[in-house]
Amino acid sequence: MPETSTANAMRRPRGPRKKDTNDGLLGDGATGSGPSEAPEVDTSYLETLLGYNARRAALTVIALFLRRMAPYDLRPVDFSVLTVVAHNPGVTSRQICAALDILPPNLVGMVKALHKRGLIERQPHPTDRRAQGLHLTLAGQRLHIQAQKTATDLEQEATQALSAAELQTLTDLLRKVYRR
Amino acid sequence: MPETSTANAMRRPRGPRKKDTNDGLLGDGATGSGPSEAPEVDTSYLETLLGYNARRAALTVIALFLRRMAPYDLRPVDFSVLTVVAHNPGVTSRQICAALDILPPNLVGMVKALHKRGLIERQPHPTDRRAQGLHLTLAGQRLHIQAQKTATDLEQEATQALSAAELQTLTDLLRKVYRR
DNA sequence: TATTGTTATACTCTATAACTATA
DNA sequence: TATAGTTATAGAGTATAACAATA
Repeated sequence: MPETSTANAMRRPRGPRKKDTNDGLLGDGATGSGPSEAPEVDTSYLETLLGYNARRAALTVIALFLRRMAPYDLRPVDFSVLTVVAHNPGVTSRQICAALDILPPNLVGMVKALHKRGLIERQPHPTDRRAQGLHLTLAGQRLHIQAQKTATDLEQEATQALSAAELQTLTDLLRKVYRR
Repeated sequence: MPETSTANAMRRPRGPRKKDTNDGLLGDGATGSGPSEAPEVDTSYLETLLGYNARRAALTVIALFLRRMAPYDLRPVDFSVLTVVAHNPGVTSRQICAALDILPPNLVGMVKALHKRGLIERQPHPTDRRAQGLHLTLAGQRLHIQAQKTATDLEQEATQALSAAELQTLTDLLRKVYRR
């Protein structure tokens, strides 16, 4: 999707609007410019780096995630929060922040949005009046079941080139990298 | 690193300043709050997802990258651009954008900054007067050699938990995920 | 004194529109 | 008409400071 544009009768001020998917580290080699094309840029060294490959693979999976989760209007972080609440009823914001490495100020809006959508509820914490226990509503539970199924299916779709054993090996090796 | 703060004699307006490293998808489980701590949040399902693990691993490697590359003042994207120019003398901005999946408007500032630092030069393109061929300066070549060596060493450091064979397997499997 | 949740806000990253010169 | 490079800028993501209520 090129950035070129055809002349427009009326000149609007300038500025963006939507969003899409892109990055600033990887290489896709196919931003699609036109019919004939064969620049042949050598990126072989970068392709030996684990960080480069891990990031490209992650973004590929995440791009598919975004497409498949679009019907539920869930970004990866939203799904992660929903999942943590689903599997840890009564969990506090502070715990979610620690588990998902989200800074508290940045979680506030997400929780607020999920609450506004009727997916999660806040209940008074049993022992700490500062905190609030988070729970899924029935609608939240229904959505989460669908979303988790989609995430699991998506897993297979994203790794069609891999056997089940290879996927298991890949997951294990990735964990070895980030596990302290 | 908690976000709490001790009362300050004089109330300043409010606002941020520096930067650090954080994210909004993964889980580190150690934002460090204090001495006693054992919230025990279950994230086991998320840890079965390839996207989650790939992203965590990528961020772990990138965090190390940022530390090791700090002396050279190179972000991953700067290193990638420098590497592509080093391995493809005379490459155009358009080609870099395609190879690294950077949008042209976002590359402009990077190239400008690298040029201002005396690391890259622009030369008139031999056949297309619209384009400019990018080349490393001598200083750019020197810096790139150091940076590439650092990146290669960093690879080993980031994968201490893996054997050489495992690292090779991991890289191969990651490529299988994003290679179309 | 320290922590939970919050508001305000700034810096970075990513994305779109539109322009100029050239093809 | 289409492309290379560019400017301007919007919007998302990520970071810090500081506060009130509570521990």
